Amino acid sequence: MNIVVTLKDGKTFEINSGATPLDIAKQISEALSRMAVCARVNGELVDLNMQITKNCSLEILTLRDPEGLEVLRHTAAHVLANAVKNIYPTVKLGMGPAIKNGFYYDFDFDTPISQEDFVKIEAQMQAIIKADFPIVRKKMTKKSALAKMKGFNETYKVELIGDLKDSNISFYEQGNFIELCAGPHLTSTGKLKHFKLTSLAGAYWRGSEKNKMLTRIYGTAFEKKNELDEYLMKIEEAKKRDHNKLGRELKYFMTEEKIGQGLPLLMPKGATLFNTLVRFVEDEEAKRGYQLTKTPFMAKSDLYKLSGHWNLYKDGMFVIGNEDEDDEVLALRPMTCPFQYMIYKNGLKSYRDLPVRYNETSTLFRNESSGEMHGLIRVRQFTLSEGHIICTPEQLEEEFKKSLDLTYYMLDCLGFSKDVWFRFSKRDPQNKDKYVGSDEAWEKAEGLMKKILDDIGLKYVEAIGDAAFYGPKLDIQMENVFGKEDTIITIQVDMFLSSTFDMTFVDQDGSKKNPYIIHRSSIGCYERTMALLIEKYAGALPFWMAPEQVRILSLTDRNIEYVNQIAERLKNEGYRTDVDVRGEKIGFKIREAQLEKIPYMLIVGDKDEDMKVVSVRCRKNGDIGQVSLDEFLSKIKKEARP
RNA sequence: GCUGAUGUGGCUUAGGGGUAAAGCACUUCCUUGGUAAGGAAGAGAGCACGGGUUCAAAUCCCGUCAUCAGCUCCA
Repeated sequence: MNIVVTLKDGKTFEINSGATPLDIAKQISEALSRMAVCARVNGELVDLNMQITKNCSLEILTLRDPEGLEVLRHTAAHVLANAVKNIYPTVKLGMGPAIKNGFYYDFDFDTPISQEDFVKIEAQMQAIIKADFPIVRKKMTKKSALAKMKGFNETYKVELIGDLKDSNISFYEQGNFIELCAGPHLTSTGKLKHFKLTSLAGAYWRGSEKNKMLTRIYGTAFEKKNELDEYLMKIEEAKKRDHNKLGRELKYFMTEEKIGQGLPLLMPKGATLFNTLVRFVEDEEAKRGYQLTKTPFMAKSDLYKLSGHWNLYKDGMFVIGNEDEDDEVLALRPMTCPFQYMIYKNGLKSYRDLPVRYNETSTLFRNESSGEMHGLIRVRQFTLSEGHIICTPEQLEEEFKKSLDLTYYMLDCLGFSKDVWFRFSKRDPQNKDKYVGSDEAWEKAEGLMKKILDDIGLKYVEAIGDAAFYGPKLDIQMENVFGKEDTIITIQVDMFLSSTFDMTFVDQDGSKKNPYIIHRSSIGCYERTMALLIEKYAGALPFWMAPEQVRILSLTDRNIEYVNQIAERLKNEGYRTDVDVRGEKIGFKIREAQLEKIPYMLIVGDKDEDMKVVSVRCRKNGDIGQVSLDEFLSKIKKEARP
């Protein structure tokens, strides 16, 4: 009894040197020892059977802890690799970590496998689980580790070990399978119980497209069977909200082979939603001191050469004309920045004129790679609520905060406030070719932005290498129904382009200075935002943005005139209204309106006409009774604008 | 761009070497019915496109295009 272990709650245990976290868990309670999956010793995750040799803090982690679940999934990845190796002995192993919602493992197969092979792989995994092999951590010198992996012809592992700085390398062994791994892991394969292989995909070795593409098998694992079932069910449910399916079914948009990839057509409902959002955004921005611009969809290549886009993104632009043949070369615009800069440069600016806030509902064109296009989320022609604020250095902080405030307001109106998170995107100092400007200037810009973010107490994650070439960004991120993350809104600080474009203002002392520029979006790209709205609301958009807000259904042909009168009144009041006076049964017409997710149905028959009322049906709560048209109007007025 | 999968009337799908089947939608007729599908009749595709194999291709092979998932990229 010479070692003191301190638990999270402050309790201490005295143990002999060499005791393991599992021993301690057993002392605490039998139940805990059964549930335990790994431990945290002095802040570091370790196996349950690691021997403790000095005083430390200790936390026993179970599958209820996020780290515990990760260990389970990481072990599942090893079991997967083990199973695949058993079935396909010549396969080469890549890497296999736990990820959000599951795990994956990358393999280099001699011959491609398909999802149909999952059945036998899962069966093999079950066999490994049933065998309940102990999982044992082993240490090796770098030299013997390399020799061992070379012996197995595991070329990817050899590469990984070669890059490791540590000379003492850890492996995990289970039965006939050994794997390079830092751990920790479950103590035996039998502890893994409920798992499922979910999908198959290609993935570049070490995430670089210059490398070979390996085969990635995705799977997931849970503590309990019902958790696994619930998760799989949730995925299926989420897919039903997929804007790419629902948006087409509900006739918001379509695509057409002859028109091309990444070029969706907004149908009347989609165009109506689009326009509703544009009007809302432009009105709100006008209130906040923005001036609207309308600039050309294309410009000579000279403009993009100056901005730096030509050099970095020429391949991603739609270019018209050929430089080699002395044509005038034009390109469709991939962004609005330099166009608005030219407007700024029209006329000498005083410090008294700043800040200048330009906004534009701006159609942009980017020649995305063929594999990137996705529904309305990633397209080749899109419309951005794009704006640039040109200000003095002193004004930057306040203008940044105002921009952020506007995006908060937009997120709130869309109902996205709780679905987003913030990403502070910085430069990758290892990859300076991708950026303009000096180190000092970057440090200044990033420092300034960090100060602003920290001042307002914004929670964010940092992303190295995700900055724009001209400055750091605050990206507002959101997931689609498949859990894929995308930037929905961005605010960027730019200290470089104003000098590139020779934009100046005359300061109080009479000298000419370069202003700072904030690049920002308020609601993001309209197409993408619409996609996320459709997914968020499963097509049942809030009243104010619903393309068709009210539909009036006639009960008999005798009521058609009354129906049209009501429709006329609603339209005059500014509501998007349609009528259904077909000779169908009312149940049938209601069903259709309900499936189209129209917020309100007004059902009108002889009784309503006699009493000069309408029977209101709400898509959510069903029949809500008879009211006068005035009453109905005052009710919907409250929902008419966010 | 890369890996894998998919492509059958407007939609959802069945079929699958011997010139296509169903439901919904659509059209017409009957029904004027009170809160999620009334009834009957009818029309509509040559199976994404191009090429090849074959006596014969929607079915097998190759290419292209498009769609989906993932990777990479995203000013």
